[in-house]
Amino acid sequence: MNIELKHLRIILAIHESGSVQKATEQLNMTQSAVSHQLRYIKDQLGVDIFIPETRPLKLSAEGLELIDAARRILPEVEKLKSRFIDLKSGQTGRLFIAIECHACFEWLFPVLNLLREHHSNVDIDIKPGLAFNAIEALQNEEVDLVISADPEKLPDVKFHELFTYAPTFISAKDHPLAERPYINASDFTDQTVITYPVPVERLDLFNQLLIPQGIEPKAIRQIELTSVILLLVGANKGVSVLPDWVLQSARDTELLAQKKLTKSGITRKLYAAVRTRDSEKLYIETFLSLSKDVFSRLARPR
Amino acid sequence: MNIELKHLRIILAIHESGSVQKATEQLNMTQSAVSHQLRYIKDQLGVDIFIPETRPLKLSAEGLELIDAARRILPEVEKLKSRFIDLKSGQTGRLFIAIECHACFEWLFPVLNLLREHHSNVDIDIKPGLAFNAIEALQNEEVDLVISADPEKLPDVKFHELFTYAPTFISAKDHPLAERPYINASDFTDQTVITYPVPVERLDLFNQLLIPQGIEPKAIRQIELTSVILLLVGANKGVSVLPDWVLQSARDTELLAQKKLTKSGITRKLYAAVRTRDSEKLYIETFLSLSKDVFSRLARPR
DNA sequence: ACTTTAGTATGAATCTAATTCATAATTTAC
DNA sequence: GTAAATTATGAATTAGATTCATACTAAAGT
Repeated sequence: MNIELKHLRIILAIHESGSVQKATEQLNMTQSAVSHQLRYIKDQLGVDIFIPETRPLKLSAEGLELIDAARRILPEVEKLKSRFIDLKSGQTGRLFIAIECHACFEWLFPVLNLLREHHSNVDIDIKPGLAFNAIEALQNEEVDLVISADPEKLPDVKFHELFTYAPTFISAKDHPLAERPYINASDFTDQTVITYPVPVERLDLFNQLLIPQGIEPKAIRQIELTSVILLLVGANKGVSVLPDWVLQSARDTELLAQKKLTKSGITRKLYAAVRTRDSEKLYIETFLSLSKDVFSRLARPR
Repeated sequence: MNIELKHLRIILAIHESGSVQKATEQLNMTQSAVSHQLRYIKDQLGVDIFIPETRPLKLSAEGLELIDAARRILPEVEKLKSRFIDLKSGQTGRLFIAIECHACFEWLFPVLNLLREHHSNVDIDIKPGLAFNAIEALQNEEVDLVISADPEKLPDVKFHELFTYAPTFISAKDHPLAERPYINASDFTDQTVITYPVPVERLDLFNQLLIPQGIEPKAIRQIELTSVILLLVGANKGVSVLPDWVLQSARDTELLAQKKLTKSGITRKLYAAVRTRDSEKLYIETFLSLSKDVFSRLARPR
């Protein structure tokens, strides 16, 4: 037994319009085509859908059951269709975000809150725990956007530049290194470094400076919260390296000395990586512009 | 945008089996046919259902939406199918009954109660108010069975004989007519006749005897309940004519005299009229045999 | 890195199903 | 009973789906 949606649509159109004749317009079919289809439906179901020998056709008891079913099923399908129309236009969709940059929570939360206001139909979420192979997760559609500082040349992934920042050294004001004009890699050999609790190779300080020069600090202490890191550094429990915009937006930085890394300073860029074919989606574009807005407000020294 | 159930089935099969390859068996299609269909679906929806360049194919975020929809819609369709399989086999269906014979409630209720036990999936109901054009209502599928004493030769309606009965005269034992061996039409000219509240042409007494002979009784009094008719006749408030089986099954008939109508007696037959193409349905056949059972038990003098 | 294997895509040919056109058959209304 | 309206049917046509053969490509193995 084969029933297709087209059959339900035909039966429903006939019932609601009152006759095959009238239904033909609504269905964009000739009377003959409808008639042939009715015969097919009848054969498939094995029962008379219409009372024979009545004109215009009238539904039989069994036919009314079909109408019931059609009225349950067809709206579901229409819902599905309009869902896909929305999906295609970027009115709606899914935005699962992976972040490789721990400090980024600072500006990401405000961005997402604003984004939710603009696109209430988009399913927005941050997916933790897969920061390591984030780009792969992006390709697998496990996530839809990755915040990353390491752009790659990939055919199916596009890296949108968000903004530039400088990883900046901080210590207590009375710390010996606070006197220096800038900090070198070798200065860390006898320091305790306070970092976010992520693998060191994902930290700017290490992948940009210490690892290339083969230098290890005396100790590493991992702390989750930015404000706690600032507190501990202020209390001379160690030194740290944080993006400049974190320091500019944070309170309680009076006790801290800020120094650039290396004589020329290190600068990095943050990117939002999305799948190429998602690039034009409305909510992706909104995300990008909101991110730049929020960041520029955040980075403005108070 | 055209989506058909077959497309949902294909996507679901691929997702649940894990690859196009495996889905082909389940779908009874070649790999090539599935691939062509996937291309069609993608074109219709306008978005990638699968993550490109993965093998085996993996659903994209959009594809997962399709799965959700398929899991909502397809079971509904399966339900519809099995409903029609049941309808065809007579496992389930609708049995709306019109009765032209008022006294028939006496045996119809027990029959319907038994029928409900045998066929709990059949929608059983008595449709009042259309007893007049009952056969027409049967042809229009407003009802599915008519209890009638007037069979007609129709191509689409079949009259199944249920049983024979004799419309029988009753009066109080001390009524003058109680002495007679039988009752003639002319005997009614000076009598008050107690009947059910239906048009007289639908009563055996009138359509079989009085109307053909052009005789009218002195008065007609209409009473709904059989037991009340018996009571009033016993109290000499009038005479009546009821089917013999009503009298045989009723209590409190000691005060009544029963007489046949005319010297040779009048006998009539009750029929169950159903649409010819419903004749073989299981629950129709059950109805017929239950009716005969119940009637023979009811008509057995106690 | 190269080869093999498994999975998917594609084009042309074939087959199936749907549609049309013309016309017949019925029913309903007058 | 006749005319008008509606549905059914058959043959021809058209569109759509499927197959076969083969090319392509990602993933797995060496």
